[in-house]
Amino acid sequence: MTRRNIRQRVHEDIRTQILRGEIGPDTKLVDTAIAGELGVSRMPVREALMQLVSEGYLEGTSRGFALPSLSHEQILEFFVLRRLLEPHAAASAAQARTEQVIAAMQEAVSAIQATLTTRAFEPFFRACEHFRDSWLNAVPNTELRRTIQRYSGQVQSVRLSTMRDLDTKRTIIAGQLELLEAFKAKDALAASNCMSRFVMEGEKSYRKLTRAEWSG
Amino acid sequence: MTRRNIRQRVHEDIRTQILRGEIGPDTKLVDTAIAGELGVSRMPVREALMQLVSEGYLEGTSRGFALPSLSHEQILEFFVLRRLLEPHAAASAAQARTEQVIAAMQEAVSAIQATLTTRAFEPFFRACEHFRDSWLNAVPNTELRRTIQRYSGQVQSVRLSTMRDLDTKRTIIAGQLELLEAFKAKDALAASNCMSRFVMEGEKSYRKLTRAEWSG
DNA sequence: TATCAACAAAAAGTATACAGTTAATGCTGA
DNA sequence: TCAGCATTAACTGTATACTTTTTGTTGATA
Repeated sequence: MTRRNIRQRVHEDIRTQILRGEIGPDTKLVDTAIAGELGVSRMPVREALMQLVSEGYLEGTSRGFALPSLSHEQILEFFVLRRLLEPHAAASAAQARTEQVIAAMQEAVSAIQATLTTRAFEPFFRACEHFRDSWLNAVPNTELRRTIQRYSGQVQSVRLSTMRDLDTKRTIIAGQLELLEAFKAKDALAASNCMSRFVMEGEKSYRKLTRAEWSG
Repeated sequence: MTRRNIRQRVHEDIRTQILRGEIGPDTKLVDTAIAGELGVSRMPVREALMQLVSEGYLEGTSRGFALPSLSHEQILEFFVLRRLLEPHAAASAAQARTEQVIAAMQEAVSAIQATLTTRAFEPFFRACEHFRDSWLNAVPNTELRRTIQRYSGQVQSVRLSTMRDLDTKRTIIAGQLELLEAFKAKDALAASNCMSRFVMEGEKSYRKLTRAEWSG
């Protein structure tokens, strides 16, 4: 298990933190500081951070590494990519899914519903990530999966901001249940359509949100 | 101009070499050796090489860095990605294209035709890359363009191997001229269709090639 | 002759030191 | 009080040395 080297462990570590939303938009990651905490030298940490930069998870500034600041345009661009890739990904995953995948998705949905009782949105968000991971892992095309995961990290914060109110949450869960049904039936077309609507809904929510922020 | 640091210069350097096909499949890139040649220390070279790995241009082995050896499955996976992304990319680029883009594409096609007189395929290949760059740069969605460029580096060698005989070359040029016409007319649909056929032709050539290799 | 183990060589990985840059801080003068 | 400049502190970038891992080779033994 500890056969991997320091760089790989640190890379995995920070990547997980980012994916969990534990790195705020103002957090500055500095190699020396992290190295100090872990009791290792700068170099492996620095290399891990730079790898995360080239993977799009971080942005290197002259004063530490931080989450990349996405412009409005970039976010819309990512939605285009999602529309192009995720329906096909969902379709192929639905066809190739195993029973374990169904179980994982089922469990994730239950977890999501359980979070509805609280007002906090972070647990809800985390559970949604888990649901997403569970079907994404069933995508047989590794390169496609990797590509999707690459930008997933970046739009993380956006998705978080569009999931706030209860109505939106209910809509999301309805969509997830629909996707789950498609996966159960191994219905590729249904999964594709479901995913298309899902992404378009996400974009609509985002556009509404930004309009609201402008006017008030 | 020399404001960029050593790492960035070395990265750009090696990347260009790879794109030009100057790195053979048996070439082993070792940081100490390259550093020695350039009169710098290992570290910036090592970092450049590792960045190229995470970008998919190279593969890190226990004995130097080398071109990644793509499995048959991986290559087919990349074709799926191309089918999903490039038609849309071409369509949007056709709509947004400027006169400079047309000029660049035109020039590239002329250059390609000029290489037909020789038997060598490397000039032809290079000119094709140039054509591809010229329309790809017109894709307005930066993230989409970046995503396409990311895997482009990897399938480089495959594309090279499918471009050998004269008939294939003529087919490719015909396709390029068609794409150029679509761009001139700002015809997004035509560009999309053209690109779909282009990618599917490429996949067909590749499949034919691998079948031929198996049988002898 | 084949196999395996010991050893040597090469390269990756890590640590540390130091140089170069850039942003924050504080200081001066209007 | 604030603009402008100098100083300083915080990081990044590069160099070098050392450690660990992996591979290739030699040689002894069956």
